[in-house]
Amino acid sequence: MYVYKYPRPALTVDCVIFGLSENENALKVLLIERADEPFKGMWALPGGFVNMEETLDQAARRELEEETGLKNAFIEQLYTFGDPDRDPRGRVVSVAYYALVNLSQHSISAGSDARRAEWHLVTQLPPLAFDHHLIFCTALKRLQGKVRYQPIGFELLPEKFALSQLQRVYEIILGKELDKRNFRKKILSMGLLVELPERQKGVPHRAAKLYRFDKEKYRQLESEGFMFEI
Amino acid sequence: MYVYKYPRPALTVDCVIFGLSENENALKVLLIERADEPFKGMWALPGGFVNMEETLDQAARRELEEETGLKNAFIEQLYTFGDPDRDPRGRVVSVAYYALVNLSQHSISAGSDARRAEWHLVTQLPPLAFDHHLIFCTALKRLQGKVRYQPIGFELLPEKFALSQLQRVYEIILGKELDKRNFRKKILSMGLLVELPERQKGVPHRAAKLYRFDKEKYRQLESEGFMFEI
DNA sequence: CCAAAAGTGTTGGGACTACACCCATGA
DNA sequence: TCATGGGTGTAGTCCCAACACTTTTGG
Repeated sequence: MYVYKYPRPALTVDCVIFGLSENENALKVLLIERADEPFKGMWALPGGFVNMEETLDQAARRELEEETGLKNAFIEQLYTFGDPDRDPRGRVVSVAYYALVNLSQHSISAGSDARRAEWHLVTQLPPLAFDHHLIFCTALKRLQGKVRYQPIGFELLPEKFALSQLQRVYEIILGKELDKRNFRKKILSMGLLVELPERQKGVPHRAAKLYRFDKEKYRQLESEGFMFEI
Repeated sequence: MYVYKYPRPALTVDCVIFGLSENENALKVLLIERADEPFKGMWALPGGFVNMEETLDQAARRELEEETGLKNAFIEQLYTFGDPDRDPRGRVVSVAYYALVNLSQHSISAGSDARRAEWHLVTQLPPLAFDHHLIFCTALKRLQGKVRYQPIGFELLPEKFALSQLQRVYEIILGKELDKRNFRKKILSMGLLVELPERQKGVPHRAAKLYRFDKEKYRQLESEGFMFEI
C-alpha cells in the first residue's frame, strides 16, 4: 500500500454561498456563469482546484474571497461529492462548503477573474452545471437543520441588528412564520443578545433597539452544556 | 481551468466502525494494526485508496466489508480531512465515514488481508496513526449528536431487541443514565416499534418483550414532517 | 425462595402556543 | 394625522422529569 502507485482523482472545492437580501426578504445564492466547456454558459457554484499546500478550509476561503471579497465569513464543510461521472472531463471529487454572508453590507463585485457572478433567489434557481443542484439542495437542507440548534442565523445579519431582522432570518430559512412575542421571549431568555445603546436610524416608524450576539458568552454557556435551540 | 494540469492529492477513505458490546455495556471501535511504515505497529482506522471507478460510498463499504464481512451496515459520510501534512508520505486527503454494526452477532474475522483487527473500547483507545484520533473524535461527537434526533440507535442492535437493550444503547452513547419509565413512554409513544410475539430466551429472570424498529413507518412519518427525538 | 430484570402511573412544574392592543416615529 | 413596524402579558395546554413497587422467571 504505497501512496504513489494509485491513480488519483482531481480534487476541487465548491462553495454554496448564502446571502440574505433583507429588502427582498429572501435567501440568495451566489452563482457563476461558466466561461468554458463543459456546461459553458450555464450557472454553477463557485469553486476550483485545491492547491497542494493549502488545507481544504483554506481552499474554500480562497474561493469565497475571490468571489465576494469577504475574508471572515462563516464557512463550514458540507459534504464531499465523488460520483465517478459527476464531471464529464474525468474523475473529479469535490469537497463542498457552505458560507453565510451578509449581503446588504457588501456589494459583491463581478468576481476577481471577470467571471459573471450573480445572486439568485434560492426559490428561483436556474439549471446548474455538474451535480451542483444536488450540492445546493444538500446545503439548503443543512442550513435549515442547523439554524434551529446552532446560532448561525446571526451570521447572515450585520453585527448590529434588530430583533425583527433576526426573526425574519429564521422565517426565511425555515419557510414559516413565527410568533413575534414568543420569538422575542425565547431568544432574549437565552441571554445571548447584548442590547446596544443605539437604535435603528432613518426608518419611517418607531426605531427598534439594536442588539449584537455575544459570541463569548455563547462559547462559555456551550462548554457548560447549554444547548441553543429555536 | 483544465482538469489535468493540476497536481493531485491522493484520495483515501477511512472508516470509524462503531460496535456495541452488549455484555460489556460498552461502545467499541474497530482498529487495525499497521503492518507498514509510516506508523508501523501503531493502531489505525481501517481505510484505503479510492478506486477510480467507484463512488466514495462504495469505497467506504468496500473497506467495511473487507474488515468486518458486513455488507449492509449503516454507513454515513462524516467529514473530509485534508490537512497538507496529515500524512508524512505526501498529500493525502481522506474522506472519513462512520459505520454502526451489531458486534454481538458477528465474530469479526482478523481481516481479509491478514492485518490484525481488534475492537477497542472507545474509552481506552491506544494512540492512533496519522490524524486518526481527530477523525475518531469527530465521529464520536457526530454519533452522540445524531443519536438524539435520528433513529440510528437501532443500527447497533440485532433486529429483534428488548427495550432495556435500546435504553442501554442510548445510555452508553450519551454517557448518562436515563429514566426507565420515561424512556419507555417516549419511545413507545412514537409508534415506531413493532411488538413481536416472541420474548427473550434463556435469561435468568422475567423474559422481556422483543420489538423491531419499523423503518417503513419511520420513512412515512418523516416525510409527513415527523421528527424523531430522544 | 432468592436474585435479577421487566413492567407499570401519577403528579408538579416549566415551556410552548395562541392571541390583541398601545407606542413611537418619520413622512 | 396617518402608516408602519416596535414593543409588551396572560392563560391554557402539553410535555417532561421525578419517583417506587409488583411481577415474572431461572437457578
